[in-house]
Amino acid sequence: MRDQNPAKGLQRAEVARRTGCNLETVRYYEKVGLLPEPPRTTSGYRSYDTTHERRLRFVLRARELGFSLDEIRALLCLVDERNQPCAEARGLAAIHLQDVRAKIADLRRMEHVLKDVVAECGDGTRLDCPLIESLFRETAVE
Amino acid sequence: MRDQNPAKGLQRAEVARRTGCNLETVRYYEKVGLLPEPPRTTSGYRSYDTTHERRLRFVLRARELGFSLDEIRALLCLVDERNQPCAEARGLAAIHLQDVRAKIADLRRMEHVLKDVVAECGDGTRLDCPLIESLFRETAVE
DNA sequence: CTACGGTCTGTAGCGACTACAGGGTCAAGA
DNA sequence: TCTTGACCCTGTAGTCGCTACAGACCGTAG
Repeated sequence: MRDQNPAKGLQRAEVARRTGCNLETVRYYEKVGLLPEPPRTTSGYRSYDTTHERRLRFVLRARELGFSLDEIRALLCLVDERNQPCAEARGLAAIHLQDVRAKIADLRRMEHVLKDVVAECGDGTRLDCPLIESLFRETAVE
Repeated sequence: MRDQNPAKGLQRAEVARRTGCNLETVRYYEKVGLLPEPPRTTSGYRSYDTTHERRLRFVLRARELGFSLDEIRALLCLVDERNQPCAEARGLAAIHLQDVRAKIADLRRMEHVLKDVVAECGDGTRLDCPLIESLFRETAVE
C-alpha cells in the first residue's frame, strides 16, 4: 500500500477511489481548467488536499445532474466570486432544466414509437416487419 | 438553377433539400458505409436515384428514433438479407427501447432534483444558494 | 469571358471522456 | 542490493455523429 497519510496529501488513485472518478478524468478536468493544478511532490507527483476533493465532488455532482463542463465552469466561477451568486446560479439551472425537459420529451416520443412497433412485430414471425416498413415509410421532420 | 431532371439523377443538394439532411451528412454516411456510393457523372459528380433517397430516409428516420449508426447498419443488413428479419429487427428495437427508457429515467432524476433546487432558490436573492450548496453537499453515486 | 455558385477531396474540430505508449518513481520482498 | 510490480508522469489518438473548413474543379448565366 502506498502513502495514505492525509497530512502529506492524497495521490491520484486515492482521490479517484474516494470520489469514484476515473483517474484520467481528474487529469482531464485539470487540463480543461475545471480543477486547479495541485501542488507536486519533488518527484512530480500530484498531491491533493480536501479542497481539491471538494471541488472535484462539486464537478461530479453537477455532471450527474447533466450540466455541461462549460456550465460547470460558470457555476464554479460564481462560487469563486462569492457575490450573491444565487440569481445567476438559479438562471443556469433553470436553462438546464429546460434542456433536460426537452430531451425527455424527445426520448418519450422515441419510446412511444418504439413501443408500438415492437408490439406490432409480435413474436417476430411475420414476413413483413412493421419496424422496417415504418422506417421506410415515415419521415417525421422535413 | 441546376439540372433537376429526375431522369438524369439528383445531385447532392437536391437530395439534401428533399430529405432535410445536411450535404456533409450524406457524404459522411457514404464514407462510413451506411449508404452506397452513388454512380458518378463523367466529371465526378454524384448522381442519386430514388433508391438512394429511400435508403437515406430510412437512416434519417432511424436516427430520429435514436438508433446509433451501428444499429442502423444492422437494420439495413437485415433489410438487404431479406430472410424474415422481423425477429432480429424486433430484438434490436427492444434493446434500443430499453436504452431509451433508461435515459428517460436518468433525465427524470435530473429533472426532479433541478426542479427542487430552482424552487428553493426562489427569486435568487438569498445569500446562500441552495443549488451551489447542494452541489457541494451530495454525491449520489460512489 | 468572367463571375458565381455548386461540387469534389481531405482534414480538423466539437464534447467529454477513455485508452494507450513509453517512460519515471517508489516501496516491499528475496 | 536488486528486482518486481504497482503506481505515477506526459502526450497523443481514439470514440460518436456529425460539421466546417481549405483548396481545387466544374458548369452555367449574364
